Amino acid sequence: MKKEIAKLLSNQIEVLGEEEVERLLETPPRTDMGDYAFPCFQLAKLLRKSPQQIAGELKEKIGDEDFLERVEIQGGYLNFYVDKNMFAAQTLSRCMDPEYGSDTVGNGKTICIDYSSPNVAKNFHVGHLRTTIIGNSLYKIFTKLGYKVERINHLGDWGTQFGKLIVAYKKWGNKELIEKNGIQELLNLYVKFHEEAEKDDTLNDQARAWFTKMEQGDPEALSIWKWFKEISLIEYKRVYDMLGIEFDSYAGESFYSDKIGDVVKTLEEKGLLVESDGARIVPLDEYNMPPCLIIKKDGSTIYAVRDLAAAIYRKNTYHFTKCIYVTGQEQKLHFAQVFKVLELMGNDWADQMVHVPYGLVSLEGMKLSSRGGNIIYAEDILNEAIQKIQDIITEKNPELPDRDKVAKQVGIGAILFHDLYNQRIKDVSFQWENVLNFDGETGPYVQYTYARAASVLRKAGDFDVSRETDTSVLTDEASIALLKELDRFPVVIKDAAEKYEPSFVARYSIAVAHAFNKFYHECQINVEDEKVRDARLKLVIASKNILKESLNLLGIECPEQM
RNA sequence: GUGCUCAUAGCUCAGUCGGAUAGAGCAACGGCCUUCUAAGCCGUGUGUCCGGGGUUCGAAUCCCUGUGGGCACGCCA
Repeated sequence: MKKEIAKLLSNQIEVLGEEEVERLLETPPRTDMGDYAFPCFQLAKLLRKSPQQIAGELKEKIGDEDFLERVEIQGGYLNFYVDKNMFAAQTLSRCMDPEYGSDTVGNGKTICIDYSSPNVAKNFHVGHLRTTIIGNSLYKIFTKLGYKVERINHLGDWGTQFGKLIVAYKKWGNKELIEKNGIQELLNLYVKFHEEAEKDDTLNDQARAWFTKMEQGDPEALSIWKWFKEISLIEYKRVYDMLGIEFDSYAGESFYSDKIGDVVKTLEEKGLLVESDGARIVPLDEYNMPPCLIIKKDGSTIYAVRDLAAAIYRKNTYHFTKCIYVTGQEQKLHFAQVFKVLELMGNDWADQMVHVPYGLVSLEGMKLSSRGGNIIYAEDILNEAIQKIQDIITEKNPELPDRDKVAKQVGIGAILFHDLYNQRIKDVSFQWENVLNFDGETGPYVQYTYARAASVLRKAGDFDVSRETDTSVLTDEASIALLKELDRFPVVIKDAAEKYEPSFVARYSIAVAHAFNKFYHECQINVEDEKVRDARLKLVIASKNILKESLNLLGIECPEQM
């Protein structure tokens, strides 16, 4: 309807095109001011007339339209009141389509998303949760828009850290303990290494030497490395299973170790590599950035060159139109450097690389640190949330069938939602009482609303969706407000994709849930009058569809009862 | 020091490529379950939108500048 109004207006305004008019059209702050508003201030300047005068003239020229109830002039605005009946019918029928919100913009295009990507041999903590959850949601959002998405878990399974672990294992390690305690024991070794290295710096040299051996294919080094990696993956997969998250590729850093030679060769051929303090770098001062380190002075590689190799490999393998990296904002400079080097290497697709950063997770003001023990593990929060939901079920709905499954869906949903609710870039200070508060604008609130809708439909019994609906009974304020929310869905998805912001979808799901709850409270649904009942039931179905779809885009499941 | 980023109610945050009286949730207090799930709905109060300039008919929003927090700045990833 916005489009139609824009068309109507632009036919009468010579100086503005239809698209420009549509962009100017806004939603008034209050419903009594109409459904759409056109501000005439800019035109006033162009046409040298007062805004009120322009609004008046436009109103005259437009005349009557059957999709418009009326048009009013308020201040310098021309306010449009759409025909509610027609709007309700239109919106309702769109929401019945399971493809509502989908798009074809992504058809035939591939997007790579690099997310989660934990560092092997370190526990999966709240920090990793963010990249994992945001990346997963972006995957769902872009898939909805028609893109083929490659989900890539770029495991941090290569680098000097393994040299450190090997040194530590050989000096103080215990095979049985590692097999018994998994990552926790590897972490102990890692911590021990750093304690000892404080006193004895030669340990760091030994670590680098072991990593160099790994890069040269030393069998002993590689077999320990492989073992550590397997132990780590067991824990990661357990977390991914809980979250319902999958990947198309686990090609981590080690996967590119044999593809680095070509990168270095190209850099040499292009004359980009410069020797500096024994290391080899690509200077970037021309672009106002510190140099990008490629090869360390001991000849071993560093993560930047592995990222270069990975990007090139992905381009050749997946032919992406976009390659997204979801990582903490502290890596901003790193990716800016890598993307710049890709460009300098002559890759005309370098502008398809996108870094999607998120804010730092801290713990009560302290930086997270596996070494310092200042850490909360992902599994612990998830289990804690599930337990809390179990308690709430016991209190509010002890008869609930499938309670274990529901507790899991709701507990995990709460954590996911909490992580996706605010803009990515905001730093988060992890606080148990906030994370475990399920009142108000939370995942459980949206899920509860969904379950309510499901319950209404169960009570209503058989209902024929295809039956003709008299939408004139949906013109009360609560129903219209709900329909307006449902109407926004496709725009919300596009905005979220454009800005790489799952929070837009999370906020939207709250808005729909709130509008639904108000409607539910004010309008009895299962009533005697069949006309009213039919129309309201349809609105319930539409709302339920959109709630489910919204949460699905966040990676959250919807129980039918809770 | 340089660069990036953030600053809105007591707390956590929204605020649509500048638009009408700046909004939610939490916390506090009060009202609503013999009618479809009260994990809900409704009501009450709070603001130098960090300070200072500028652009504009109009600025929380854009530009400049100052302050405060976070992060990054070569041999970790």
